[in-house]
Amino acid sequence: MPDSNRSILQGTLDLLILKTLSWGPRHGYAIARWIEETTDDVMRIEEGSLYPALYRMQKRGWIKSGWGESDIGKRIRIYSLTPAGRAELRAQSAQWDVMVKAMARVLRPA
Amino acid sequence: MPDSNRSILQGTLDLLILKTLSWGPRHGYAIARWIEETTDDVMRIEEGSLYPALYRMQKRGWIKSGWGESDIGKRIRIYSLTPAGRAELRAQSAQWDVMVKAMARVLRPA
DNA sequence: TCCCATACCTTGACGTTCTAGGTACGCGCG
DNA sequence: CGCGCGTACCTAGAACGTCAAGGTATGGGA
Repeated sequence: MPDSNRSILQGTLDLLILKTLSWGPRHGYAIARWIEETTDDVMRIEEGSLYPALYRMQKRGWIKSGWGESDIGKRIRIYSLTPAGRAELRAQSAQWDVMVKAMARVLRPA
Repeated sequence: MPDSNRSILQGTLDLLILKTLSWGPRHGYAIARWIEETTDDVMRIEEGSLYPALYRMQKRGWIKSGWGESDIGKRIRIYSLTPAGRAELRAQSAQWDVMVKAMARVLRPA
C-alpha cells in the first residue's frame, strides 16, 4: 500500500471489518485476506493493525468471538457481529457516504 | 464533527488543503473556513490540526508562505502551492479515487 | 530437513489530530 | 469607556491508531 493510502485507511479499518463480518462470521486472518482480495490489495491490513482493532471493537461491543478450528486443523478465533455492531455498521456506512460526498464537493474540477 | 468523521479525516486534511490552495493563495484561517463552508461543516478543521499541517506541508515543499495583511488590517500568513504541491495534489487526488472505489467494492450492498 | 503459509499475538516507535490553552487587534454595543 | 466577539496566529500535551518487527505454533510441500 502506498504511503498516501496508509493515512486514509485510518478510521476506515473498523468499517471494513464490520462490513466483512456482515457477510457472516470469520476469523481474524481471513478478514484481512478477504479485504485485501476484495480491494485488489488497495487496502492491505497489517496484523499489527488488525488484532488491536479486533480487540478494540470487541471491547466496544460491536463484535464477539469464540474459538474454533480451521479446515486444516489450526485453532482459530471466530468473530461475528453483535446487534450493536450492525447498528454501528449502518452508522459508519452512512457517515462514509457523507464524507465522500463532502470530499467530492471540495475536489470538484476547476 | 461527529467522532466517526474525526478518524476518517485523518489523511485527508493534506488533500483538502492542497485542493483549497489550488484555487489561489489563501491564509490559514481562511483555508479552514473555506473547507468548512464547502463541506457544510462535514469537515471541521481545528486550528490545532491546521497549523501543524501547514507547517508540515511547507517543510515537505508542497506549499510556501509569505506575510501579508487582511482586509481589516490584521497580519496574515498567505500560503500558496508550489509546483511540487501541484504534483502532490494530482497524486493524492488519484489515490483518493482509488480508495473510494475500493471501499465501494467492499461496501456494496448484499 | 527446511521453508512457507496459516494463525494468533505483543511491543515500541511514529505520525496525526484534538483539547485547551496563549497572544494580539479591531469593531460594535451598551 | 469597558467588554465581548470575531479574526488570526501559534503551541504543548495527551490521546489514538497504525506500522514494523518481532514472537509462538502447526501442517504441508520441496
